[in-house]
Amino acid sequence: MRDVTDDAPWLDAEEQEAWLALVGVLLRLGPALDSQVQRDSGMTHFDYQVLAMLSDEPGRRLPMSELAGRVNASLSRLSHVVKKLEARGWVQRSPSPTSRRVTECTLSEEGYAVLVEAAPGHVGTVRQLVLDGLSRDQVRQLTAIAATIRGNLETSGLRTLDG
Amino acid sequence: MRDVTDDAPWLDAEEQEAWLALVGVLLRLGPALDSQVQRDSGMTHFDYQVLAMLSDEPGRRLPMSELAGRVNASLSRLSHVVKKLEARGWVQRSPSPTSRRVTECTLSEEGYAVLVEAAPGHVGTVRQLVLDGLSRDQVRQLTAIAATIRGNLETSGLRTLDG
DNA sequence: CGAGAACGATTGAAGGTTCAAGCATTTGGT
DNA sequence: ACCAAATGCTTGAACCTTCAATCGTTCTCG
Repeated sequence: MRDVTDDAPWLDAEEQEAWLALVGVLLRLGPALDSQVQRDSGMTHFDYQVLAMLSDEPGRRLPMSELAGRVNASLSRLSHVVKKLEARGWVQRSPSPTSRRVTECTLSEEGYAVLVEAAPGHVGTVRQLVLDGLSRDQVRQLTAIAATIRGNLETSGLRTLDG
Repeated sequence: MRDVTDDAPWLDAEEQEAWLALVGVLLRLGPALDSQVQRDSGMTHFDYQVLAMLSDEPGRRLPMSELAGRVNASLSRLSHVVKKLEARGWVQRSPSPTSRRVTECTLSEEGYAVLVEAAPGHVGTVRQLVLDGLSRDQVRQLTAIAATIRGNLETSGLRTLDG
């Protein structure tokens, strides 16, 4: 697919290289993270994210929508996952006092304990897989680049994360 | 989870920011890409990658293992997907002449045609979601950063992509 | 006030991915 | 030559995600 005559603006060599490299990371990092958290703590990397986000919140609770935004997930995905986490007793759902259509999700003591147990291993993995070998400058570059892409995603109008 | 007393090396503010930003991209870019290719061409982004990799090969064929490596997938994942693509007539499996345990995967004419049709839209999306707004320097920085992470992944010993 | 639109959330089905097990073939050591 | 280990690939079950439909609640505005 390099030599196809086309009116669309094709990728030049450097762009292609960057894109392939990013896709590689995209496709490999997710599974690698999942694998570690799964093995050591019996949960998905996404499960971990949910617990971690809640733990950072005063009151350790958030409305589903708000939480979905913070963990970069569709409401549907979050709903399924929270149902599972609730079944394990790590999280609890309750109607919001302020609006009857809002459901709040609260991190339970058990959930917090599980998170505290999982955290060191996870952070270690993040360090080993992502941060190691990157200079301070590169860490900052990564932040800037990721922020730009995030911006692109939000501007795109491309339906992302549910309806 | 910021203030947990712990012996593990915690992430400082800049590292945390970079990591969260990367996770955000990880979790949002995949679905966004899938969404576009799915809508416009009825296939997964991963399906697209498989077809694209084959198309770049002389003879448009590769052994399953080789192909799995290039598209950053487990053999198992690839096997399932290739079965599906074969059912659609986009790809064909055949025993390798050189070794009886090797299966080669060949891009069919139909598959090539589908790919050619899908390519401009996909490239446009990649541009819009990833490359737009990044300077030349940033594109190169991204390549370097992604390469380092790839290296980390391979060094990690963390079981990734099947057994 | 009273539609109708928008919002927050949930659900079931369809489809994708991982995991563990398994089979056949090839390699390596003795 | 032989047996064990490693390789290449496939499969089915379990699990996760998406998609589309749905339900009740809140907003909007005529």
